[in-house]
Amino acid sequence: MSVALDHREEAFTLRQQQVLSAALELLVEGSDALTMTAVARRASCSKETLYKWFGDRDGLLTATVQWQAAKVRVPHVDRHRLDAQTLRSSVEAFARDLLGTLVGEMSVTLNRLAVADAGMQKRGLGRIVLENGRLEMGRRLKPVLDAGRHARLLDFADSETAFQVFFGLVVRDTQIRLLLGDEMHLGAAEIDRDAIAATQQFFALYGREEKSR
Amino acid sequence: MSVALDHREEAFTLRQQQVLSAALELLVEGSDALTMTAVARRASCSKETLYKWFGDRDGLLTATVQWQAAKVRVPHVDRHRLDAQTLRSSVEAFARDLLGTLVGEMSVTLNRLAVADAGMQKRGLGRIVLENGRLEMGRRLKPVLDAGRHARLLDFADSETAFQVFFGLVVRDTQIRLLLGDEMHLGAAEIDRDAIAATQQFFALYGREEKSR
DNA sequence: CTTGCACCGTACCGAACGTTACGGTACACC
DNA sequence: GGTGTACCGTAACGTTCGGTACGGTGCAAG
Repeated sequence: MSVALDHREEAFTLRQQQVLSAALELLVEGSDALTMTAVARRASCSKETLYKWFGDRDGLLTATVQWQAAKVRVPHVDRHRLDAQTLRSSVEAFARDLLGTLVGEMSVTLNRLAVADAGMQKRGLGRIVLENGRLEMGRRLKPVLDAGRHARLLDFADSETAFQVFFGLVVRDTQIRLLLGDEMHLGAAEIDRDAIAATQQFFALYGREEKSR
Repeated sequence: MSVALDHREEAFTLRQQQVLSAALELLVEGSDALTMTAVARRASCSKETLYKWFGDRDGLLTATVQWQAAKVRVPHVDRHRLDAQTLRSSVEAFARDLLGTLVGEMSVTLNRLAVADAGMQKRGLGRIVLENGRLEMGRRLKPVLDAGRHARLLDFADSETAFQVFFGLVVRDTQIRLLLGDEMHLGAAEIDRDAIAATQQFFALYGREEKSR
């Protein structure tokens, strides 16, 4: 039942990555635009090569999603110097990166594809995107939250629940609306504003010695 | 560019609704299981009839989604007797219904379908689901929030933003995880707990005279 | 009884697309 | 020069599926 999530290093040739990049382009243009013929033409390679490298269409799709999903820039936060100010700005930066990623064209495309795939018998892509997206985000921020709690700056019972609330405050209904095709044109300014507001609210709920900021 | 959203009354024969119900069954079993032949066989009708009634596959899909999406039970809340207690329980009930709907098999199926559709050139289904789901929810709760503000029980600048935060607190990452195929098995108990927690947090952020409850 | 209508069941058509096969080319290695 | 390898481009095959056509049935109206 466990999905293969290895392939840490660049297991792909430069040429192969060009193919994956072409596939990704097609995917962004419309998930139904990715036909083997179209990929071959776009990447200037033969279909025979495609099948030799990736097995079948599903293999190409999986490789593409895995390749792209793995390079999602999950923000790093260091737990040194954990005073109230650095904790807050760390969380705020995390919120900004999270929201900025989710509203990106690539995230929307990949999540659309994975959601659609989860609605079929095949499954697989959903797991990959979930693992490299939402779950990885949790794994990254939770240590920070725990450190914050240990430093008596935050107060919560379960870090998983705390992260879920944080996620909800940051993302709100933005992701689902984007996935459903709503045009929201979120600029850097709005993302910044929302990240700050979400952080503010998160600390209002879980902060220990709130001093209005 | 505006999508047809009329068809208020039951524009469908009983027999036609049986067909739509069959289509819905197929959809739940897997979005790729809905072929015209399968629908015809499941509903014990001829493909010719299908095309006469719904035009083409897209028409059948649209009719199915519209028919089902329109019957999403959006909770009603009355704005009479607006003391702190009734406001709170109204919001809480709304949260419970919202979460209960979103985790349902039908909501997941429809949203998966609409998200997948939004990733293609066609578009259309995303608009319908968005309009009957998230946006309708907002239209229903916002008057209550406004009434709460007018009664000086709530304090916020923009009811739209307030609803978005409420949505985020209630839904968190639940919907996207379900859409991506994560098995979460949320029971009535968990839904109840989360709805209460979300309401608690919403009032902590926007309530005017919070008294711990 | 006849006619017309709405519908069922099924066979059929054409297009799209995944997949395979084959001929041709560039290049490294001997 | 000869040979093998990796690749490109394209033709071809098989299946699936949307869409159409046609014969057959039950039934209500006249």
